[in-house]
Amino acid sequence: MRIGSAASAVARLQPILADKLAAGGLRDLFEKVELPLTVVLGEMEANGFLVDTAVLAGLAKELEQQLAGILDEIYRKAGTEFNVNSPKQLSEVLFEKLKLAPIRKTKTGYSTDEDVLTQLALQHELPAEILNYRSLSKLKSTYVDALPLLVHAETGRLHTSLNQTVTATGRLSSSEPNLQNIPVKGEWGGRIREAFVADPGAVLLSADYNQIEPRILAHLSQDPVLIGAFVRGDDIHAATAAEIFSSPVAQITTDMRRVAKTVNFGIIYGISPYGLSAQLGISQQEAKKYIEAYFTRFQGVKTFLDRTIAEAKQNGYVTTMLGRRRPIPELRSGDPTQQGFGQRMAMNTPIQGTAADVIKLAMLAVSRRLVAEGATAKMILQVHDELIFEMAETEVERVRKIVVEEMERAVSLAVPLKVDVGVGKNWRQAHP
DNA sequence: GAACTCACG
DNA sequence: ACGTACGTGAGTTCT
Repeated sequence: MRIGSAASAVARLQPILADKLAAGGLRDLFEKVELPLTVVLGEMEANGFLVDTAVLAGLAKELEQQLAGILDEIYRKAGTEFNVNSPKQLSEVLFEKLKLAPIRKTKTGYSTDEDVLTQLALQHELPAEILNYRSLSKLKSTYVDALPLLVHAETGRLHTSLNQTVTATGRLSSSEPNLQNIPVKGEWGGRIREAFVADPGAVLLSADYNQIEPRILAHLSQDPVLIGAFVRGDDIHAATAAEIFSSPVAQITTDMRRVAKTVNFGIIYGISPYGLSAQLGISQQEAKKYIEAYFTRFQGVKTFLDRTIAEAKQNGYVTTMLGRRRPIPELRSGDPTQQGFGQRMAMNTPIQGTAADVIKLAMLAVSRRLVAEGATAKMILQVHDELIFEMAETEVERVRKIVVEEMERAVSLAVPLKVDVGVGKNWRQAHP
């Protein structure tokens, strides 16, 4: 791509108007967003993410020791030695040797996943040790041991592939290595993120959209109650709890907020009494009551989701704000299970896909502003609702302003878009 | 290569 | 009676 002429400099400063794009449909989506974004993605891949392999090497030693100790304890509690990484062998120990009651079946046997082991932990000491072993083993094999092997010999950095033609919703995916699933939870997650660093003299800046999917739901549905909550700047889960439980926000407990947060996630995933009941560990009858209470208060959301499913059935596809389409043939299936799949896809895709549209527009806008203003900051990663940049410490404040401004005004919705920013020498510190 | 599990948003 | 929360990528085991 040739750059630098006066004409192209002006062209790069033309904002992309989302409403115009939406009217233009698929061709504009491709020509105005996806094609130019390939250039930005190529730059990000080339920029790469610096990883301090000495930090990872230290973690590997610590984890090795921890795992050895846990393994001893597992063998003691099981009364036998076996391959803990083998669900088949673990299943024999739990359900045959120890006679614990199976919770759920898989295609080939009894499930031993996290949910199952958490329930079994109420009856025996072994499952909790297995869970502990599994979580640390996952971090060691997938991240601490694997990532250093992918550091590029010449740049000394990790260069992921940012794929734009993989997902069904319009999100990016990241592979070889996947840098969109780097651990964040818990002590060890934080310590792994400390290995993702800025160059000496530089810092990382992370900017993420606050509650982008519920905000997009508010916009797409035009629900006045949901819009009101975001316009006032309310805590959305507490506000949802207040509606569901018909109670003042001041009287919302931690537990009520937790339920409301799960309901909000459920709505975005394509709600069903079964799914919500499994997630909250309650009966389907109780889950159904929460869903009914939600839709009584947020009638605009109910109408929107019903209309989205009906249109999807009629058209054979759903669309995002910028006109991206996802075919949903499952909706015309005779199989009720397949129809259920189709309904949840129909509810989720416009929300998840519009969020993907928004951050893509933001990436183009930020990229253009950084060039236009002569900033040397580099965009190095996108994690669905988060953008990560690396820059000289001297230009942090200027870049922070540009990034927040361009992300928040990437599109104009019925509710404000809010961006949180963090800065630091490593990804843990920079995470807002 | 399928199955299972689990890391992220 | 039964069952799946949405979207991904990768490591390990086993066929």
